[in-house]
Amino acid sequence: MATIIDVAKQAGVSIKTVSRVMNNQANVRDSTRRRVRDAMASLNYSPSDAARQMRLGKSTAIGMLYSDPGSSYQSRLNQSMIQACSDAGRYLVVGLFNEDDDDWVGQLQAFLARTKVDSMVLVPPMCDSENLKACLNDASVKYVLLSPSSPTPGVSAVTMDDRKAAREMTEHLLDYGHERIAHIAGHPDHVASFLRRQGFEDAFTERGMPGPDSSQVASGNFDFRCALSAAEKLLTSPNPPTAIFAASDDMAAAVYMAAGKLGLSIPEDISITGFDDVPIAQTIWPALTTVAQPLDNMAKDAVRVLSNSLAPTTKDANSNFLVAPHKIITRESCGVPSANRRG
Amino acid sequence: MATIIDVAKQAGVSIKTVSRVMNNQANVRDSTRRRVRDAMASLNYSPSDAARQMRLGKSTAIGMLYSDPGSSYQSRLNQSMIQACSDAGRYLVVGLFNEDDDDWVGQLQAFLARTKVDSMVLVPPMCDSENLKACLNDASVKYVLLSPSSPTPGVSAVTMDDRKAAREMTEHLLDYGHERIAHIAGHPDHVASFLRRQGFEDAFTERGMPGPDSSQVASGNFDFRCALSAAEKLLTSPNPPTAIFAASDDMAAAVYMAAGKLGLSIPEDISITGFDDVPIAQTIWPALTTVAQPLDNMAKDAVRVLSNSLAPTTKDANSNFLVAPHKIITRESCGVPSANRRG
DNA sequence: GTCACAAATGACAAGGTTGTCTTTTTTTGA
DNA sequence: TCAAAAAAAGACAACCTTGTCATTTGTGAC
Repeated sequence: MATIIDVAKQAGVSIKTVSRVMNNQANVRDSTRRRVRDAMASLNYSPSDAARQMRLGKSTAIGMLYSDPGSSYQSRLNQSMIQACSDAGRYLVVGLFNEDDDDWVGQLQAFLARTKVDSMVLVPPMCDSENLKACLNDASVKYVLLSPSSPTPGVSAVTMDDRKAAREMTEHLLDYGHERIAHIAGHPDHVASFLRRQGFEDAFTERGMPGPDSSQVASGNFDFRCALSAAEKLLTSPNPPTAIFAASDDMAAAVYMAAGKLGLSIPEDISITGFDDVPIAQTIWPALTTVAQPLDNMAKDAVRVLSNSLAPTTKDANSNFLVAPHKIITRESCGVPSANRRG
Repeated sequence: MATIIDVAKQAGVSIKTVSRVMNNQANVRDSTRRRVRDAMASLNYSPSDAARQMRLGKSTAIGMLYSDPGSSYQSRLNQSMIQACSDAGRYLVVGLFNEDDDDWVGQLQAFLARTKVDSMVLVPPMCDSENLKACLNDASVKYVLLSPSSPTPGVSAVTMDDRKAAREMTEHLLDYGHERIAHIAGHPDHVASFLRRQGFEDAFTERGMPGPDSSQVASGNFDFRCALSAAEKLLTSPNPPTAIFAASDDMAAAVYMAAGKLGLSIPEDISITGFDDVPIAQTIWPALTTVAQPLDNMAKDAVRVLSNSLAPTTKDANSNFLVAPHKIITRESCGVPSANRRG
């Protein structure tokens, strides 16, 4: 393994100059800079994480705290983050976060002290805690927010356009000819629930159709059981919907169960769509049409921001939102509304 | 943060002696050892990972490579490992492993070089590769095998008793009065598939019953689609089973779908059990009776072994298998065989 | 051509740990 | 009791990087 000394020798400069080049510091002649860069490349040099960590008291790892580690969403995100870190030559240290423990700041501090990570990605619901953000500022740990409820001035955030995605998903159903479409919304505390519901309504407004009345929107709390009973109520109502758009795949799976219980077949009797594209979407049958969250891209952007390869735009508070493009995944859970149920 | 120098001062010894005590080296008087230990405790000292890493060229992190990161099993294992590491004051570095890339050793070496982990847990299928194990030996990286196919002399392994668990799961079905029980086996390359099938047959043998004929055992490859068609074939056969034991929860979910398609209700018409206890077991309805793999305990044992708190028993090659106790999780997917289907 | 000043570069220490080698202390055997 | 050997403890360097401060080189004005 080449060290900074080898590079210095090869370039004919002092180690300090090499260090300056590495860290993009000022006061280095362009010609010198080039010479050092060449030497680094030819020796295939990469700086020692340990030495840096010792000098600076920080590691170059990226930290991430989970709060709901069982969820498929977290699992997918985790995978995307590992991949993104790996691609960027960094690595990920994950920790468990206990939402029920009141001492959020204490938990974060313990994690920082133990891992010495120099940067973090903050996922929901931690990304909305002012205390946590203040704590990171104090510790001068760089951070990115992932899908936060609202922008924080001067802090970069990566996210997707929940509202637009929900609108597109609804339009997909509308395109099939569905008119009575119900929505099972997520947990009221999550901004995503609100945005997805808005997108759902946008689709009707845009086409000049009367919006769905409130009886067609049920709360599912992002919870299977809750969504199950909501779906049963919806499907057994006097004028049942011909399509149901659930705000998460897990809740969509619950709609499948409800439909199964009532002897309705998918997509002949009822069309169903979800949101997230977690593994269950492909496990259930027929496979679920859903919105794929661009977690790979979001993770890549997050790592880029933390590695300074992507400068946060600083024009205004909103502009350092990086919005990754989503995708509608069309599978087999949607069809035209059946005549016998529309009458 | 206290350093080794502070401890040395407080104990009235040289830093080297403190180092000796920390690393359990010889040539330290018991009285001195005690004095140093007290000083460490009173100063709440913990050694700097970075300094160690610099001196030794290794970090104290535990590494783990995923190959099938989407799977619920890996996700649960990951969670258990994070928790176990956290409890032991260590941390986990996870990486992606590409099974399809032929250069397994190269991938491992790259991971070791980048992360400098001093120990690893090897999960299936990597834990069965002699090349990988040789590579770790060469690099003198400590490692534990998690659920390997066969023991490796001198190497600790943590595992569960697949065969016994499968027997118990089958007995559970037998206890309900089922006589025609089918089994959907896993991928033939996995030893777990073989052991679970053996356990399935053990249950019959032990009760002096005729073993199930081969038409009652189908191969599901641990794959949803594959299990789906196997289940359909089984359930539409002339003398269909009254219960199906699938070798994984995902495959059990496929059985649910097959039953739904055929208008069979669970557990009235057909009893179903799974294996693994991954999230889907509780998501599907009715909730699945299954075997809970003791991943928390296995992870804890693995970390203990790697931290030397648990010496591998070295009496013989088989005895350094740590077998963690499993549990049968009884939910709502089993019932007595229905009369109308038995005649 | 000289001086003042700025820009570029370098020498050196520090950070916390462990290996090597040396010194001190204790034990053993006569 | 003393020498010799063994055990215990210590001094110091090395690991690789970056911050501080000193030195050299270059620039522009007189």
